[in-house]
Amino acid sequence: MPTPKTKPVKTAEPRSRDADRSQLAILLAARDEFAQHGLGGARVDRIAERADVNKRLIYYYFKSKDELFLAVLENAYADIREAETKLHLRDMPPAQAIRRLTEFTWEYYLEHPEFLTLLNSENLHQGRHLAMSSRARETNSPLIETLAEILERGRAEGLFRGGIDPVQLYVSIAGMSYFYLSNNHTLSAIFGRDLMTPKARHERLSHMCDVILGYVLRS
Amino acid sequence: MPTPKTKPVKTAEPRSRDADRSQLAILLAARDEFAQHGLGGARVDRIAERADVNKRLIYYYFKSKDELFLAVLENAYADIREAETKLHLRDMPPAQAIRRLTEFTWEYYLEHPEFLTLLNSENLHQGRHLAMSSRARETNSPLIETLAEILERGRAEGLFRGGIDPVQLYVSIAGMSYFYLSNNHTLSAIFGRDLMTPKARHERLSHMCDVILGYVLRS
DNA sequence: GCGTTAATTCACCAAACAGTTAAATTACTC
DNA sequence: GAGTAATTTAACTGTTTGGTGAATTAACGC
Repeated sequence: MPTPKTKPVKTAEPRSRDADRSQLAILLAARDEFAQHGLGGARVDRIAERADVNKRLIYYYFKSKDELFLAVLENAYADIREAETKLHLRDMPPAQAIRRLTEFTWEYYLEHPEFLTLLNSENLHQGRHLAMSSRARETNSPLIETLAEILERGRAEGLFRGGIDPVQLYVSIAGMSYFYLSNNHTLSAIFGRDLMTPKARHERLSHMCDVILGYVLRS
Repeated sequence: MPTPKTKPVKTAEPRSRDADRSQLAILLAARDEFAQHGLGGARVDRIAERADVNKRLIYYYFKSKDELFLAVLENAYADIREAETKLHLRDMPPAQAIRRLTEFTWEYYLEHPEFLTLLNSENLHQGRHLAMSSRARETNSPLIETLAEILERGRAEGLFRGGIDPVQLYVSIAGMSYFYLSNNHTLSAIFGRDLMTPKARHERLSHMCDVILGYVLRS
């Protein structure tokens, strides 16, 4: 005699309905999944599991895996933009502002490793998603304008050298942090030394400030 | 009446057998596939197609997708190591050697974009493959020793500042190139300017040399 | 030409995959 | 409290996936 099919006992009370909460749960779960496995390696089923939500809901709110990825990406950019504006670099003396920006970039990447891998994924796909996003493009980095103003201020005060392109400088500041942190595993393996010990991290930040300030300050 | 099954006409003559050629074809095809789609997005079927080889052969020579990826990675490292040694930095005056290393790194990444994405994939997977590879670890960058020697030479001549960690410097040189090129798509989208025009690339190299040399040279 | 070995092909999984169907349940409005 | 739209669910589909067992064929020494 076959075991009679028992109705699944509803132990948990029916989940309350909250569209916003569900969407946010999906977004955060997707962020972690994409960050951990990349766009190609991420699994929609796993995102549903992480968010504790039925898979169908993902397709209901975000139409496809790619659109979900875009939403995650837009979110990640919005987050860093918000953090950047809170720095109030405009209110600082020029040299201090540059140092603060360097420290901030380093610390932000350190605290948000998912941001790095998300960007890597998007670049692997040649910026396809960002290219389709109006939301991401219209916020085209206010930081660069702030940086330009700081550089001009420093130059006017006779502190900084002239002719510095703020985009070049920003890419250098970001790149030095990014490469160290994003490629930490391969670098550690090849140099045979752990780059993530507190001491190593401290030395890295110190080195980056030396390089950047050594460049902008008139000698 | 059903169309009678016709035996597929063997137009092509039987392929000649050459284990080395097949292995190399697989390796190159895998490199391109992994570089284009990442480890998670790469498809073994597609690698077989690219290499014009039966899929089973891939498993015959490389036991799994992961071992194939490792082989590709080891190959990529071997290639850049070989190119590095051909630079003969030891035979140059210190300042010229640093400039040459910067130029070389930039150009190598520019000409081998697959190297960047392969490293990104490996780091996304936390260096798992490299950690299993004895071959990759035992060649732990001879470049760092060369760089250390150059820095010491420059310091002894009174040209360079002292106390520069060659690993930090190398990571900075590599990072400034890497970030610009690897994240070219997202950066271009956000800054609303094409970073890959000949002019932009020239300006980037020039900026990087200014930053690096400005740092190492005693002021 | 013959036999052995190594290289290659063929045919096939079981699991996983993104995405869908159709219906049920709940919150909200009037 | 009926009607409606928003939210949630289980079950399913057609395809693709990494991987495999066993047969087949070319090359090479003899």
